Amino acid sequence: MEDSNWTVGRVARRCGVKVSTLHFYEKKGLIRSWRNAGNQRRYKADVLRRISVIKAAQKMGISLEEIRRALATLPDNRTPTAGDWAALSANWRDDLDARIAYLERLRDLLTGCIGCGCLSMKNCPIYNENDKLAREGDGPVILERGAPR
Amino acid sequence: MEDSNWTVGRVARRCGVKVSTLHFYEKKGLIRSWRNAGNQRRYKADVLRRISVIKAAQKMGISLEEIRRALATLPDNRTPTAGDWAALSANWRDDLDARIAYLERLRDLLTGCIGCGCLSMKNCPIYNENDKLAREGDGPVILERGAPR
DNA sequence: ACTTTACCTCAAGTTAGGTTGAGGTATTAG
DNA sequence: CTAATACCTCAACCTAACTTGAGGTAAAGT
Repeated sequence: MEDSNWTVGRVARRCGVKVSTLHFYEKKGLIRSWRNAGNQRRYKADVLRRISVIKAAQKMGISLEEIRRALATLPDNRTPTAGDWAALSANWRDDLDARIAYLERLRDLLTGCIGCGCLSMKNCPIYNENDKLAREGDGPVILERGAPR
Repeated sequence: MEDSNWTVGRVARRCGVKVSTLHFYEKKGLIRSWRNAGNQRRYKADVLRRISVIKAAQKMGISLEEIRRALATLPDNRTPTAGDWAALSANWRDDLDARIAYLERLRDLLTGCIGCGCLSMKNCPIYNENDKLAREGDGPVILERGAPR
């Protein structure tokens, strides 16, 4: 099984995605391929990792466009090293930490507020715009500050 | 300011959403109104809490359809009590806990895997379908089990 | 050789969650 | 009383992330 022997169908089966998804990702600039003599796509083995990373990032709530930008920082000329991937994942880890923290805050508010009856009152942190999570900024914003994109 | 004096514009300003959003939510069965003599919408004050709850639930990653189903369990005949809302939020709290746990797992995998170089190998928990997070089920599934919907 | 399976492109369709705009009526402020 | 807002309906549009289908070519199995 040579490095260059990955057809679109094989990649799709291996990664659990549809062929159309791979076409789509390619059109969006998330993965790359070259063509064989008969105009069919062929992939390097590292496409598998790219796809795993795309999928993992999506589960974190990161958009394809952001993923594309992140993947674009990987080196063009050589196969990415462990260090390259580590740099990528470090960024996302911060993002994920923030997202988790946000959901935890929301969980505490949910426990404390929605059930307690304060939600319709001026001083409720979920309901009201002037709470500590949304101190600055104008207009009625509910829990916006620090929210995942 | 009577209980019945909430126009669509007032509700929109108060909740920080657009009038069109309120129309949309109504069409989707998330909120209700009645009409005055001139066919304009009028709301009971508890619509404010419903909208806050909708917004909070959305931040948790719950779809409008799920939110609709949850809100449908509230009593029809009377204004929901604190207890009614508490029951609702208890369900979502579990959901949120699961979601947070999932993201934490993902974070740990991210730290341990994407950067380490194992992602393309058979025994990597993110990459491979046979890991402890996806033990049962068929086909190549990456981190699906316990994933947020 | 021939038949099945895999691939190709490109356009159009899908779902969620809204937003925008046109054309017309109601309410409110001065 | 009149002008400025606010509201109404309905259809069309929007983004993200894909999927489906039509019409045609390539590669692989027997």
